[in-house]
Amino acid sequence: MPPTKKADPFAQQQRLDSYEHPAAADAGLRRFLGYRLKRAYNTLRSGMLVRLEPLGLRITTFSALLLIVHNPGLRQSALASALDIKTSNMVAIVDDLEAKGWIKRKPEPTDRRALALIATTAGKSTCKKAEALAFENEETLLNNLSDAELNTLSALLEKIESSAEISHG
Amino acid sequence: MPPTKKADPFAQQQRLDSYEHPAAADAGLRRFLGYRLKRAYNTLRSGMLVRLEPLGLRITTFSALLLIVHNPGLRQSALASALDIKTSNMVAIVDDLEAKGWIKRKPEPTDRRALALIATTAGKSTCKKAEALAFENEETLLNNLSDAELNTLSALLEKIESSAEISHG
DNA sequence: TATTGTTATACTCTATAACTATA
DNA sequence: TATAGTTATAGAGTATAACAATA
Repeated sequence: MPPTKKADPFAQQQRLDSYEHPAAADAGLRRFLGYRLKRAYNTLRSGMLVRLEPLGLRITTFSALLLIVHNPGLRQSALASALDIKTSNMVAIVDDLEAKGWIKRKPEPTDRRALALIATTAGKSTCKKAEALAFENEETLLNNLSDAELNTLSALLEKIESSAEISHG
Repeated sequence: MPPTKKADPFAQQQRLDSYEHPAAADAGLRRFLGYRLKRAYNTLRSGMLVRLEPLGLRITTFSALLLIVHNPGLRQSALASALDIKTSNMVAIVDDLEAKGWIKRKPEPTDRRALALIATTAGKSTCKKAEALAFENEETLLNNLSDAELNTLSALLEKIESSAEISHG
């Protein structure tokens, strides 16, 4: 559901020409792509935090909920692996989603150690809203990039990840 | 000082064809550029943490040290602003660098509230080593991207940042 | 009144070790 | 022995509020 272009309720009225660059003292760091990646991510992250907060979601809980909705029966350990989160840290995230009534832990009959994660109707509904907000966030904050640029960017980021997979599995 | 191509001491011997993708359960999240940005950043971040650790640096302390070395006399508040870190959180970072003998807080004669930050000889030396490690990190983890791709990526990331500046100053 | 640096505090994310119950 | 989930804990990063000294 790609959102249509519309006014950003979170954007503040500030013109480009009134913006004062903070001395650009970070020029020495801008040579590093890691620094640029972090800053670019932080702009999208900030927007997400503001938008998800009214739903009672954080970025990590949103990510987990979305994967559970899209992969019914996903095991807790598989979810942790997919998100690169330690299983010990996943417990609190799944606890939170379960406490809010958005998912259920269902014991696996075939392996009584494992838990299959299932989204409830309320969880699916919340996830749908959160996804719309996430699309809106990117639509807003990436509005000066063309579709071609976005595709290029996605592909290059994927390339970085796949390079790392080779280096350290 | 762009590092020359050489073997990565941190890379592990693992072939692409032996890599098992963790079920790709995160397909639903890969539609979001923010998710891809975070994962790409994390690969560079992990490499930096490993490389900087022997020097006694973290990513934030390295960033601060580098900016102080490159901008002698930088005020603590300007440093915080450049790195998008709250001044209250900058105190511990500057404390750490000062405790290790890498920088000095020098009171400003013109404004007795302010502190000018100056790198020591040891600080400059440590910074030089850390910069070399940072270059090596990117040289290694971005080795399957061409120079043209890296330039494109840098420019697109910059565009995201400048878009955000307009939205929320 | 506003700003610089500081302290205190709290919440999130991340990382490790050790435990349980199953396999 | 190994794995799935859990608990406990600690280190970082980040956010806000309040303060002293100075502008």
